[in-house]
This record gives sequence, C-alpha cells and structure tokens, in this order.
Amino acid sequence: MNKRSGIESKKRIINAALDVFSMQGYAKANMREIAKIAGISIGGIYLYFKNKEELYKSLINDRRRDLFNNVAATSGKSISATESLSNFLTTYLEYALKHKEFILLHIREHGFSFDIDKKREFFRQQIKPLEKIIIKGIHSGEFRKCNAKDIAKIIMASLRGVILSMALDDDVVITPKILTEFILIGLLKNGGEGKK
Amino acid sequence: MNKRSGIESKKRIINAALDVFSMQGYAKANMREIAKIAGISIGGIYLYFKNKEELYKSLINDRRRDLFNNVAATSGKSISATESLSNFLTTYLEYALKHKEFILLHIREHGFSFDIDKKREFFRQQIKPLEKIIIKGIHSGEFRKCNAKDIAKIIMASLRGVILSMALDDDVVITPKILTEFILIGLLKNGGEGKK
Amino acid sequence: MNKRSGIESKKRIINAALDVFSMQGYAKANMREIAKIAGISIGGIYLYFKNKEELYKSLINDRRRDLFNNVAATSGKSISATESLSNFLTTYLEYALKHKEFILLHIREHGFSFDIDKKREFFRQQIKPLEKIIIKGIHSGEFRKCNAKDIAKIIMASLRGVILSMALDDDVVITPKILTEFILIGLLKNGGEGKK
Amino acid sequence: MNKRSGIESKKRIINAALDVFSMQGYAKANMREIAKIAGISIGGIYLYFKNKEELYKSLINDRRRDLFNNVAATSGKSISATESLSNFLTTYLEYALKHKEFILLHIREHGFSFDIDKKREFFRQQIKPLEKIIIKGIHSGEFRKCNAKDIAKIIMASLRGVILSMALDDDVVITPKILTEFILIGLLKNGGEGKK
DNA sequence: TATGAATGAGGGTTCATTCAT
DNA sequence: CATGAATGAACCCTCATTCAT
Repeated sequence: MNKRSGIESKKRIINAALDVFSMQGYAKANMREIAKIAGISIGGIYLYFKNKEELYKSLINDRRRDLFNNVAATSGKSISATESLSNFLTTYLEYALKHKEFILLHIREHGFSFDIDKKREFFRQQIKPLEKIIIKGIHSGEFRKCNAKDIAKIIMASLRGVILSMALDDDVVITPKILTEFILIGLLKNGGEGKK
Repeated sequence: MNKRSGIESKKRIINAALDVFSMQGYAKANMREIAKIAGISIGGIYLYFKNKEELYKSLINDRRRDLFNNVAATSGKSISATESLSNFLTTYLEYALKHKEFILLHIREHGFSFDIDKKREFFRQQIKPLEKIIIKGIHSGEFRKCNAKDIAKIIMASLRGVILSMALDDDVVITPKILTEFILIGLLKNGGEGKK
Repeated sequence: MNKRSGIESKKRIINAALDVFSMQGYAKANMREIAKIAGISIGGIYLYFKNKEELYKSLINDRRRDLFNNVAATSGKSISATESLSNFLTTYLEYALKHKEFILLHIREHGFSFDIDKKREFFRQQIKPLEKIIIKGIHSGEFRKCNAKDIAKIIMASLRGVILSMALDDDVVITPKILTEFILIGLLKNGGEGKK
Repeated sequence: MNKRSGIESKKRIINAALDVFSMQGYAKANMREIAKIAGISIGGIYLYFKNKEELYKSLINDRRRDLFNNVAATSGKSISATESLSNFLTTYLEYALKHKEFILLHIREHGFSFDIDKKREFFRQQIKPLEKIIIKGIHSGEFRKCNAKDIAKIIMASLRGVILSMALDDDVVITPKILTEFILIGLLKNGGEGKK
C-alpha cells in the first residue's frame, strides 16, 4: 500500500492514460494497463476518475485548454501580420511536438468518440484567429488579396497535416521557420523576391 | 439462404466493413454489425476472410493499390512540372473525396494497428513522385530553388491535412484548384505577380 | 459446443435463474453460477436475455402472469362465497407450494428491486377479488357484517405470511383446508357452532 | 476529526446500518454509504465491527433480543388467555411498527444469509409462547378445541404476513385491535356472538 | 456456400477491507 | 480513536471465433 499524495497519483494516472490512449486509441486502451503504467491498482484509477470516458475527456479538455491558452498568449503581442502568423504557426508546432501523444489522440479520435460536436466546434474556433491575422495582413498591405476564410482553412488544414505527419513519422521534421516561409512566400504581396 | 455468387458476397462484406471500420475505428468495429449491413451471417464472413484483422488488411491494401494506380496513371502524361503538381494534388483530393471512409480509416488507424512499418513505408513512397516533380520544376525553371525533399514533405503533409479536414468536417471544402494555386504561388519563381 | 434448441436453452436458463435468484437474492446472485447450473456458457445467457435485470424481470413477470391466470380461472366458477374463498386460498397456497422459489424471490425482493410501484400495484390488485368475495358473502348472509376492505387486507396479509412461512421453513405445513377453516369460522355469521 | 465517545459512534453506525441494510438488503448494502450516513469514516466502522457480516449479525441479534424481552415482559402479567393473546399480538405489532426497518431486513434476509439455522430456530421459538397461550385458553374454556400447534403456526404466520404487508406497503394499516378481534372470533368457543 | 447458437477470454467497474498517517 | 487512499478479487457484460447443421 504505497501512500502517495492524491495529486501525485492523479498526475501519474493522467500521464499513463495519455500514453496508452494515444498509442492504442480509446477503444483498445485498457484500464488495467493504464493502472500498471501509472503504478497504481485498478481500483485506484476510479478514485480519481469516474470511468474510462471521464478519464479520457479530462485528458483532452486539459490539453485543449492548455493549447488554447498558449495560442492566446502569443497572439496579442505581435505587430505585423507576418509576425503574427509566424507566432501562430510556431506556437502550434511547438506545442504539438511537446505533446505528440495528445495530438495523436486528438486526431485519431476526432469524429469518433464522444462530444463530436464539441470537437468540431473546437476546430472551427481555431480558424478564427488565423482568419483575423490574414485580414489584418491584407489591410496592412503585407498579404496579397485573397479569400481570407478559404486561405485560413487551407493553412489550418495544412498545419494539422504537418503536425499529424510529424507525430506519426519520426522521419518527418518540419521546423516552424521552414513552414512559415513556405506559407508566407505565397502570401506576401510582392511574391517574396526580396527574400532569399 | 440467399444464394449469391461468392464474389457478390465478398463485395458486400468489403463495403459493409469499410463503412463500419471507418465509422467506428478498428477496435470498436463489430463483426456482427458488418455481417448485418452486408446482409450475410456472421459465419459467412469467415468464409471469405480468415478473421477481423485479415478483413481489415485486405480492405486497406485494396484501396491503397487503387490510389497508387490512380496517381501513377496521371503522373506520366503531363509535360510541365506545374501541370504535374496540379494533377498530383487533384488526383489525391478527388480520390479522397470519393473514398472518405477509407481516408478516415487510414489516417485514424495509421500508426496504431498492424503493419505499422508497412504503412509508414507507404507514406514515404508517396513523397517520392512529389519530390521528382519538384526537382523537375526547379530544373525547368518553373519553381524557385529550394530543398525539394523538405518541400515535398511539407506539401504531402499539407495534402494529408486538407484531406483529413475535409473528411472530418463537412464545413471544410477545399477545391484542387484553390489548393494548387495556394501552393504554386509559393513555388513559382516569379512569386506569382503575373497570376491574378 | 453443445447444440440445443433455443427454447430448450432458454428454459434451462430460466430454471437455473429461478433457483439462484431465489436462493441468493437478486444482488448476490451471480450470472456465472446461473450459467453453470443451466449448463451453458456465460455468453449463452446473453443470447436470450439482455442482462441480469432483464432475466430477473422476465422471470417475475412470467410467474406473476401464471399465478394471476390460475386465480382468475378458479374465481368465476364457484357459487357460494364460502366456496369462492376456499378456492381462492387453495389456488394461492397450491401455487405457492409448487413455486416456492418464485414466492421467496418475490417476497424477498418486493420493495427493493426495480418496478417497485408495479409490484405494489400487483399486490393491491390481488386484494380486489378477495374483497368482492367478502362483500358477496355478506350480502348472501354467509359472512358476518364487517369492513370488507379491512378484512380482505388481513386475509391477504395472513395468506402471504402463511406462504412465506411455508417457503422459509419446511417444518411449517398449513393445508388449504385448515387455513380456510380457521378463517371461515371467524367469518361465518353463526360463529361456527354448527361446524365441528 | 469528530471526537465522540466510542458508544456514541457505535450507536450511529448501528442506526445507519439498519437504515441501509433494510433499504437495500444485505448484499447490495454498501459500507461506504453506511459510513457516510453514520458520519464516520470507512475505517471507523472497522474499529467497532470486524466486518460487514459481523455488523449485520450484531444488528439482528440486538433487535431480536429486544423483541424477545418485550414479548416476555408482557406475557406473564395477564390472567385470561384472551388477554394474553391480545397482548402477544399487540406487542409484536407495535414493535414491528416501531422497527419497520428491522422487520423488513429480518424477513428479507431470512433464509438467505448466514446462520440460517439460528434464524429458523428463532422463529420456532416464537411459536412456543403462542402455543402455551392457546393451550391455556382451551383448558380454561375460552377457546374452542383445536390442534394448538397447528393454530399457533397459522397465527404466527399470519402475524408475520401482517407485519410484512404493513412494512412493505404504507397503504396497509392493521391495528392490533382489529387483528385480535379477527383471530379471536374464530377461536372463542361460542363463536363471538357476545362480542360486537 | 451459408447459418447462428454457443463459447470463453478479456475488459470496465464495484466494493469490502487494510494500513500508514 | 479516526481517516481515507489504496488494493484486488469478483462481478457484469461484449464480441471474435467456431462448428454442427
């Protein structure tokens, strides 16, 4: 009977769950294994989480909030739209790299598990700040004229794809700088001759 | 009791399986439901497929071959690199739209189910033709100088993200034309002033 | 893999369940044991009953319907109220003796399990025919004047107690004849001097 | 944290246990809930009772002794057999009304839980004083000639049924007076014409 | 070919009980 | 005396798979 502080135990469970869920997916993930990795008994998990679903949701929501805060924190500071976009992409990419398991889990289970609508909503919400940046850039003359909404969707989708690819395949490494450049050269009004 | 040709039955099973697997994911998918949708008995499935895993693998491989052939078919014909790239993206996007379920399944289970290495290999294979196109474009003077491998990875990842977003969210519609344009403007040597 | 007709299996399950439920009560009863006694696998039970609760309810409802039909069948035929009462008591007692397990289960779980209101209603329904018999007897001059409702309640309660005692304790044997006599002597207008 | 005398705590546990056991039955009753209602920690219960079974047995035995004492206290005082019977029934009924939960629990678990033989014995013991009363009544000429043992069994069973019905169904109210009258009129030699 | 009743391993969850504090 | 986090056996139930028909 290992006595640990409740918070300690909860953290261990969350980490173990993140591991197992992201490796096996929600359905195949197995409470017994999570318990084992967390170094706790099966019953112990149910001291902190009502059930498998609640454990999963808690996981997702925590990371989601985290990511959201990260993005929000860097969004206000920048001056130019170019800088804003760079910050946006960097924040996302860095977060994704640091929390591979969450990203995998999130993408893997998106549209399959509970709260589908909530998830869809979450994704749509992500596009809005991006759209604002693009509009700002167009107004300031930094970006070429385009349908901000469409381009935001494409960029967001691409970002998702890049993150997914990096999470899935260790061979794929895409730095924020390269990605930003690739996207920007297409957006800058003067086509980027000045660059490179 | 329904006498059908074996091929007929097999087709029905495959379609049903694609439905169910893509909706629920491999782990949660249920042989009983597949059988019901296929209009066949449970035992019937095992006449054509050794087990659940085999059914799943058969599904994936068939579509994979199919997609590969599609891409290959359109790759040789085009003359300019720009055209080649456009064809490549269009083929992928159109295939993805026609086979949403497969795409969802493929992405969802990639890295989680069996044959992980095979899948990874499949993805890497996809990048090669793209890389060739880019190199061709650089040589022909159509594309700006860049690291073809890196850019190929980014484009492939973006394409994956676009497909995923469209498959997951009905609200996201990205046409091959718009996507190609977005990517091209960043690749064209002269930065796309001539365009638009 | 023992192949039996579905009906055969279902019967075996019902009998086993009746045994186990009545011996252990609903909460302590154990699906594995039921399966074992029924000579079937655990999963087999779930082919015929959705879950433990459904199995239990099905059991109860079937017997209830059965008892109800028995009582109804003998109620219409008799001429005198005395005879009616005798028939009523006899039917109940005989049924109870034949289905001890059900009675035990019914009493044991009454007020504790699901459908509490349904059960209460069932018990109240049972009193009505009894009340009618008493009223008939008072009108015909067979029975002394009394509050038919109260007396019906007492008789029904006593009947329940007798059945319970017999079901619980093999040492207690009360024949319909003796019980009827005991009750009747109190009901007959002339106090039963004529009798015995 | 709450400092209470041990006796105080024990009492609170017993009351809580009586509540929970009688509402849910032994098997479904839950130590956590008992602890909560008793306003004590789970571990606290185990300071006073070895385990669930011991707590239950302690409960039952205490009430049993209590009831037994009550009956004994009123049995010796009366002169006529009629009065004795009336006292017997009244004592039982009143005790039952005051301790509904115990009665429910006792009946519900009789024959299912531990010490089955002890319980059976307890019930048989109850019949003896009743039998004595009847024999006394026959000798004194108050009661008609009958098989005292059989009649005692019937009366005891009826009493049990009446108590059960009242405990289970709030709609059923049977006063000691009415019950006694109903039973007596059948027992009195002269059929009870003098009465009422 | 085709059926579907039967199997049983395995997974989610509960809860009596223990023990370090 | 008292606490409540931790344990793990045991329960209900699902579902891939088999096989007699």
